[in-house]
Amino acid sequence: MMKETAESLNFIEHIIEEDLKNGFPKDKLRFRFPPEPNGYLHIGHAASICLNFGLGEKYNAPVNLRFDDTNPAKEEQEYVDAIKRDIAWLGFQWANECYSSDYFQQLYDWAIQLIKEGMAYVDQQTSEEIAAQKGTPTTAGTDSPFRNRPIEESLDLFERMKNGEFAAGSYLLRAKIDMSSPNMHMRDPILYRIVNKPHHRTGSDWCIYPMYDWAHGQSDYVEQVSHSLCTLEFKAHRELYDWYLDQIYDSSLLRPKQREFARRNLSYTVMSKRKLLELVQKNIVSGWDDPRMPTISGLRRRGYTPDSIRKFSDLAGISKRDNVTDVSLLEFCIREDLNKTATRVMGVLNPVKLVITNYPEGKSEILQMENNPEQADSGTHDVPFSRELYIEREDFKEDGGKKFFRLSLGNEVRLKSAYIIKAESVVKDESGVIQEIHCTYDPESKSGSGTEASQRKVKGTLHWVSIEHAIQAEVREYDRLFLDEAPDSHEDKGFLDFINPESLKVISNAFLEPHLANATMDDKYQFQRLGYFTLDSDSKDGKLVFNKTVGLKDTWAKQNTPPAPANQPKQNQNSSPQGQKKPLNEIQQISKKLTNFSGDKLETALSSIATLAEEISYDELEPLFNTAAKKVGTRIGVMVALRVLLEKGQEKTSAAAEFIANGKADDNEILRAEAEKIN
RNA sequence: UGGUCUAUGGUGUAACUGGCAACACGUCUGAUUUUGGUUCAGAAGAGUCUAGGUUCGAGCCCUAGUAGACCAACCA
Repeated sequence: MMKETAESLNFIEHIIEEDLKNGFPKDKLRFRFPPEPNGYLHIGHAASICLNFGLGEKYNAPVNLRFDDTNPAKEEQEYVDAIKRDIAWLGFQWANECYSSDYFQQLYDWAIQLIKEGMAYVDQQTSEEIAAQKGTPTTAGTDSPFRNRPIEESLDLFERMKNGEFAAGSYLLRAKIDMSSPNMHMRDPILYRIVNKPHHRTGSDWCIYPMYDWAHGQSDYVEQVSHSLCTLEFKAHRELYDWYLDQIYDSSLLRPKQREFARRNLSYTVMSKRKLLELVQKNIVSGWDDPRMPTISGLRRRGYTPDSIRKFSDLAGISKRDNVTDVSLLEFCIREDLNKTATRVMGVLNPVKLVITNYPEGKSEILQMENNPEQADSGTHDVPFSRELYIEREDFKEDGGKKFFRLSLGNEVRLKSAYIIKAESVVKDESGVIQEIHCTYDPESKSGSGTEASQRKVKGTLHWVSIEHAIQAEVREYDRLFLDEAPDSHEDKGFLDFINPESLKVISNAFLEPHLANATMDDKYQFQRLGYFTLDSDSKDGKLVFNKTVGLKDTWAKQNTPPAPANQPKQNQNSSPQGQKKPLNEIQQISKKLTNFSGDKLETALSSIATLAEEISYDELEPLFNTAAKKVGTRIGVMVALRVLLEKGQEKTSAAAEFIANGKADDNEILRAEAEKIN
């Protein structure tokens, strides 16, 4: 009953709700997703796809897929196909498949109209000359000498441009707007350029091609898109978008509105087609669909599901600020999905031989294993069991200690879905490496038998495979492609400097239970206790290759790894997207939290304030003496900084003396202590 | 030296017309568990960038700063 009360809206939805409230007819709502077919879609595009198509679903409005194909030099049919495949795979249906190139004739006609109205002219300068006249963001531009060319002349030249009479780069059509506009895009932007390249759809019909700005808004208008949503870097284009619409707008038709949202970034990867292309071209990855790539096709190959990506987009949300979403959110989404759906199987990646000495030689039996404990009706599959098995090398220690819930000498564990065993002895080679573990099993303890022995509590449960029955396969494990959280955010280093050399680990000889011989590309598996896996497209008959999608959450591994600096709360690191702070700001930032700290944390914070104080001046600090009484933390920080300055020889002003005296009389113990330290 | 935009726990987002700063991830406990998974119960973590102002009351409104992003392709 209590369903979706007070569901919070993102700012785009607020805008739409507002428009609806102001009388915009709901049935006129229409959206579009407008990729340029010059690369593969990535998880950032997924945000836009889910936004636009999600809005379509929410308001029952059509959503067009429109390829923004105005530059034949970069665009290819391969990309069109890949983009359609990815969107369909995500589970979205477009109302119409459109292309900006569908509107080339209409765009051309409108351009002629602009020339006739004196709003556009043909220029014939070099790109250098035009760039020089354009000015800079802080200085106005200057008019082209051809700006006031007679209309008839522009009309004639433009037609001859279209007819292919001129070389590429020799002539341009420009809008006549304002060369001194503070908005660079309004300084007589280019509408058309000559490009002598065949277009993937129009072939050689045209040798002039419209620029993005001239094509995009008009395409929205032709399609009667109500809300044209794009990323923030197009904000400055909006004025031009509106200016173009002003020139051609017929008030009986719907007028599209552009709105901008922030692109979504993911930690430990890059999210620009140019950079992803570079990874592909430099063979750092195997292709656009390399499972380490943040592309939709890479994620699909890795084993991500459409649901998980849609869920991620949903959870991450839409806003207008810079962001770096933690990849752990994406991993949460895929684990949540796969936990409910993946078939449980067993595979051993780093094997050591286990011999059950009291199990009859030559005997084997078929055991039943649950396909998915999260789904009561998911059934079981057969798993062969025998005297000689493989288990993971990490699952055995001669003397494991109290917190080791696995196999060790003299201790019992359960073999998943099989029997309880006890390790008796080990066989080592001359260098001390364990070759075999010998154990005994309790024949009464068979899983599911219901016997008392089978219900015995033991220290842990291990996965295993029967050596005789196991199939061999290659398994590929992936780690983050970059070692830095935001590899492309550094001024002094390029993103390629942060490549993780160990992002791919190939296990060429993993042993898997025979059930996996029938795996298909659509199957999703959980290799128990290891993670989620899916078949890779490199698999051939007789040689299966599995990709590790993501590991299970591993609290055991966490206990054994010293706390990584990246996981610690960051007090004063400058890795945030907002960048580096000034020393004084940083002191304020740290100080705020001072009253929440104690012990080592407090000491660390105080000493980093002292260090930062070396870099500030008394003049900067003095205004903070007036800090409100309740902001104790800030006053402590200021006190520490003041002490540092005084120790460096700063004269004690009357304002400082008063601040110190007040500190000594304060209720707060820490503040009093810091004040007392000053002589 | 211009214009535009942004600033809320470690991260990502909410907070409707100004009214107890909420949710998710992550982190930490505990319970359950034939996956050190899942599930369940709980905890810590925010002076809402700074300084002023308006107001009975400000994350929200006003002023002034600070920091970051975007803008000068015949790319999109």
